[in-house]
Amino acid sequence: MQTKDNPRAPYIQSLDRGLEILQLVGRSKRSISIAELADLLGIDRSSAFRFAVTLRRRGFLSCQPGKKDFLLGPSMWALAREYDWSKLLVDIAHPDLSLLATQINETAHLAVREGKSVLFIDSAHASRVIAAVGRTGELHPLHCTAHGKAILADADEGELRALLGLSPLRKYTKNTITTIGALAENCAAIQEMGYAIDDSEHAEDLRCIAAPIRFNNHVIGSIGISAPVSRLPDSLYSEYGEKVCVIANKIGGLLRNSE
Amino acid sequence: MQTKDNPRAPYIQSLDRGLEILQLVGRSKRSISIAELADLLGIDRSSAFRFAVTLRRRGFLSCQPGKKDFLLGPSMWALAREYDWSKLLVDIAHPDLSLLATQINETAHLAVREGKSVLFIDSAHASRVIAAVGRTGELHPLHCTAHGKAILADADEGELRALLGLSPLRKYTKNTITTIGALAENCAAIQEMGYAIDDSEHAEDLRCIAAPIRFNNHVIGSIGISAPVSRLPDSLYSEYGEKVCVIANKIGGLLRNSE
DNA sequence: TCGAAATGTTGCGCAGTGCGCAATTTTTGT
DNA sequence: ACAAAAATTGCGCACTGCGCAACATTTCGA
Repeated sequence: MQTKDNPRAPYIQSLDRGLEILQLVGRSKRSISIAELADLLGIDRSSAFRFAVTLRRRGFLSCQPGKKDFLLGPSMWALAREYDWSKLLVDIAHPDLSLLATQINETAHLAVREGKSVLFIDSAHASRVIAAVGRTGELHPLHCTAHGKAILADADEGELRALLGLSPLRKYTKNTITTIGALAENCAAIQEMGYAIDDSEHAEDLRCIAAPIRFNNHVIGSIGISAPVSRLPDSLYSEYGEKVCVIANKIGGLLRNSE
Repeated sequence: MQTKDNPRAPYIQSLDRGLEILQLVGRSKRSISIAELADLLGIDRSSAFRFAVTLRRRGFLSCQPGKKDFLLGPSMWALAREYDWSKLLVDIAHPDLSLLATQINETAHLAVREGKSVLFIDSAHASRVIAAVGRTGELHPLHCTAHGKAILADADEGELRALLGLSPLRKYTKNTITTIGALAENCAAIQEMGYAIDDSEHAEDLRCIAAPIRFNNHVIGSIGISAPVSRLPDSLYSEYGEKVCVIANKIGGLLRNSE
């Protein structure tokens, strides 16, 4: 009943394989055939077939009309939509959010993407209660906030255009990035550094530093801090950026274990 | 390997049970314990335990810190987020969307909820090309469009308040519903009739009729038609409403089979 | 248009796996 | 602190899921 390596882990092989299929199909943008599944899992075609049938019966996989290969199905969608995901992330991340706020002695925020915006789902305030911006529940633009750019970090220019391209990027301040090209460059830099900076790009006299929270190599949210320019000079970028990254990675790790 | 009833359906029992668990956990708002799972599935505690462990290993279930009971996990979230759901629905629904447009000879739209808005993801135009409102990709308010209200149909007053309550309902026209209470009543009526009506509640001289698309008893989107008041008098409400409902239910059925 | 190769689907039988039972450990409630 | 409930582990049998091989269907190239 268990794998070779750990005789003490009582897990169910066929369920595990089914879940692996879901993840494989979910990650590849294109649809996957039975034969490919069999190859990827190293199992027989007939087995792959039976797995696929089972997953489709429950609506976790579906086929495009007329085709035989598989995409994620509506059950996945229905479950994920109904669920209060923010709650999960908030539950797991809140202690570290507070930690970050006290470490740096500024306001810290937790955010996720919602459509074409950033949604702030939690915050923690340091004793210094000028209690700034970005209250929980607010929506802000993606292209000119540290959280937004952190969430976009892994997107290439094409994906950015698909997501934001319909309307031109609105200019909020003189620092706002207004072209997709420039935003793509910025994202590349964020990937390199690990954190995103908003230097008064959304509101005057407000700087933020945020880092993407990753799970299974996908960005699922961001965490960061905000402060007026006077308290967040350039010279502190790398120190604070490091701290934010560490916390973001820690939260990613907690999601993995999530126990 | 198969259930009692159909010896010809080659499905995998333990995967199926695992998926059933995901759906059970996903639908109940609160977290579920091992004991409850065992009860709900009619299996032994030890089995339920092994299922839960397997699901958690892959991140499809998670526990709140310190607790032992289960919520949907981050894998579910990550998969669903990455995926291009609109595409699935558009693929499946487009033929019927066109059908609806030609049947009624007006513009038809397909929409899903995105956060606190309605997102139009597809449309079909009749020959009569005054090609109205609601282009694909646009966001509109939930509380004053037929699509929005159809999507909210199953929500009770508490849920509406949780979703919309932070800011007051904006008044677009003299017909706009502006209180949560009135909206809840309207939703109840929609549930009863099966379709929602927007009588110039969002834009003057524009009426829409839309019906919720359901999957597993959850509203996942809406389909409907739009036309100027002159071409959509009260007397046609029930006839068109019926037609829209029929198509919406048909799409729901296609999602079930989705082949 | 046809035939060959690839893919999808079904039947079958064995071995490995998942199941329930029962014992042990941990948690909860009073 | 004790009892009751829940979680976790061990164990062995039966049944399930697996690969194999046959069959059906689709794809593709000439």
